[in-house]
Amino acid sequence: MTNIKDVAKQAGVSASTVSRVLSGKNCVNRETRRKVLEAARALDYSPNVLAKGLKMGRSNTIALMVPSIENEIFPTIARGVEDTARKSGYTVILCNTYEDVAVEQAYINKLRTRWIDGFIVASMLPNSDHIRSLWEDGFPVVLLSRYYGDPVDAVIVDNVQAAYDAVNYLIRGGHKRIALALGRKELPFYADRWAGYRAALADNGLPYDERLVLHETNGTNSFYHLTKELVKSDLRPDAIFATSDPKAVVVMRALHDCGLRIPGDISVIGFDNAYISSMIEPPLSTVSQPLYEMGVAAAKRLIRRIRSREDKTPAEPPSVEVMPTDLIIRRSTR
Amino acid sequence: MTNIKDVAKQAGVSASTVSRVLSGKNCVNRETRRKVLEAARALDYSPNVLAKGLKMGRSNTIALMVPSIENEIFPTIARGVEDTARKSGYTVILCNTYEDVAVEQAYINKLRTRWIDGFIVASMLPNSDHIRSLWEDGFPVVLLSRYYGDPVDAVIVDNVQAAYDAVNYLIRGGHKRIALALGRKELPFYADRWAGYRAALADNGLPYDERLVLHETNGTNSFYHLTKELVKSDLRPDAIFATSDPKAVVVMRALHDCGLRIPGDISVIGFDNAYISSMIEPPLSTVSQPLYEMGVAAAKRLIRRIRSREDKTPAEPPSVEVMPTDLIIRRSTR
DNA sequence: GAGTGCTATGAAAACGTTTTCAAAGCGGCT
DNA sequence: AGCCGCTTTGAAAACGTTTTCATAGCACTC
Repeated sequence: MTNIKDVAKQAGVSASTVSRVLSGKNCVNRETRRKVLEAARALDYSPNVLAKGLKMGRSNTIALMVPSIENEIFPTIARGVEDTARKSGYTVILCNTYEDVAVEQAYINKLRTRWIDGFIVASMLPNSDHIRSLWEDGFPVVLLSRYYGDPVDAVIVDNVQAAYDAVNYLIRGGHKRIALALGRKELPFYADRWAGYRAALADNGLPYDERLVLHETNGTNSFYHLTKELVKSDLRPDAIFATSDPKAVVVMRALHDCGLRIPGDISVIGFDNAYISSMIEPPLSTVSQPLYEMGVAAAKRLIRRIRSREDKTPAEPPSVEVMPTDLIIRRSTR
Repeated sequence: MTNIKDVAKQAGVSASTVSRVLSGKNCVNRETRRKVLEAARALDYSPNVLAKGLKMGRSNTIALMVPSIENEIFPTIARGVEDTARKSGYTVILCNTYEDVAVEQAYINKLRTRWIDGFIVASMLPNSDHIRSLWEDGFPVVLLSRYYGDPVDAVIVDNVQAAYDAVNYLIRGGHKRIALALGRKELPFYADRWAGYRAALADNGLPYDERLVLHETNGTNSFYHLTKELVKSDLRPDAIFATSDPKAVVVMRALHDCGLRIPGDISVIGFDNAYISSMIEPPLSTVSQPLYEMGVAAAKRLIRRIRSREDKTPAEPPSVEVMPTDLIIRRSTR
């Protein structure tokens, strides 16, 4: 590996001068600059980032913490983050936490020492105090999708409104008895979608019936039996709002196995606009989150924070960015 | 940030001793060790990885290069890689290359200078000489899924055999005219699946008819029209083998829209056992690759290479690890 | 009692940068 | 001639580790 001294020797100057040229300082003679650049090219020199990072106190690296990259929404988010980071000269470290505090803790410790420049956290839980300590200790942090009102930057969607819109659409379409396939309630976005569901019912003068709310027990597949039971009861709904697309797919399978037609006998609407949702039969109506753009926004925000911290410019107060959702109507609703 | 000298002062010893204790050297007095550990704990010390990496000439970081993390198989692979790396003290950098040489090149250059310890490359193309130069230059590299016979470690499945098994199963089930929904031929695994398809036909005395081979034009959706056309021609097949599950889903949609019953009128079999495949109606028969395990195997192999390079132990010759596939029969085949 | 070997420790060099400080060179001014 | 200010450059310190080398202490052996 050639280092800065080799380049200096080749160009007949000192290491300081090479450093100055390569980091774009202007107080260097044109001719010298030319020689240095030529020498650097000739030796195929590229600076050692570890040494640079050590000296500068930063690594140009950010960490993306997700529950699991296999979950439907995170690959797209990760692409947004990574594309944006790359364009700004940052590298992304991927952390699957499985929502396990020990794993998160290990990453945080490890990453602290790495001089990781900042975190995008999409795996926050209400009681994740080890994550809270990150921004309390002054690390740049942006929360993604899961937000609990803390004084920290965040990128989210208005889940209440989005769910409201979906349910409202069903009601306007003439549906009277709308069931809800509800994910883990401790996750804020599911809680919000639940609230939006209730609000839409209330605003349209429909009763809220707890028996129409299917609570996830263990995993997405639990909705298979829950749906079957509900449909066979005397409470058969004319529509089901699923709080995520995979849930909607399971619901549709259950309905299909009960011999019900979608949307003839019952409408189904999902949430997330996962890739799968346009592929199944019938194509699923759903609420679309701008996942890629959310990743982009989070990365931009984080990088801005990191830079402003380095520049010692006065920090702006943290703020929350609410991204727009779209209601995408396909053929699973009438 | 507290550093090793602070700990040394606190413990009343020299920095060397602290370093020795913390990196587990044995030639240090019990009592001294105790004092050092106590001081380290008291000061909440953790070593600066950049400094360590600079000194040691390694970063404990590996890079995972994928075409796009959004592609069906990569999230699972990424989990396998990341879990394994974490357990061995390595951190994973995620690189979406979009199969764009410029992006790959940028990453390689960047990562070279980072003293990235090694690469897992799942985005290799036949002409990726910039990637070839990685192992030619002595970087530890493991290829994943795409392999062209180069002298380098690789983790793959036997795509010829797997496709053979799938097609053979269809033939044994009485299918006589089997179509193929074939992905980009320049990718080795698609070429191999094609070869396996031909071999199975040949071994069973069935003719190979080029008109039954649907070639992807632009994207997965191109199979929608290709399938429709084929089905309406006088060549209507009694089964379709799709070289990936998303292709199978598109094929099924086309068949459904033509009013054909699956598997009554026509059988469909896929490849990959993507999450989606068990959810759709009817659940898709498919070939399962052990994606998670492939990620694990690639990471283990890479880490072994890295370690043996550091130990200066004589390098083993590169080898190829072939993982087993399973034929998973669901309800899309009769 | 001197030599030997072993353990435990510290000082200092090294890893490859960036940046501070000092100084050299030079033109222009009094 | 002396001084000032500007541009350009190099020497050296610093970032936080690990590791080499040297040495001190101590128990044995002859």
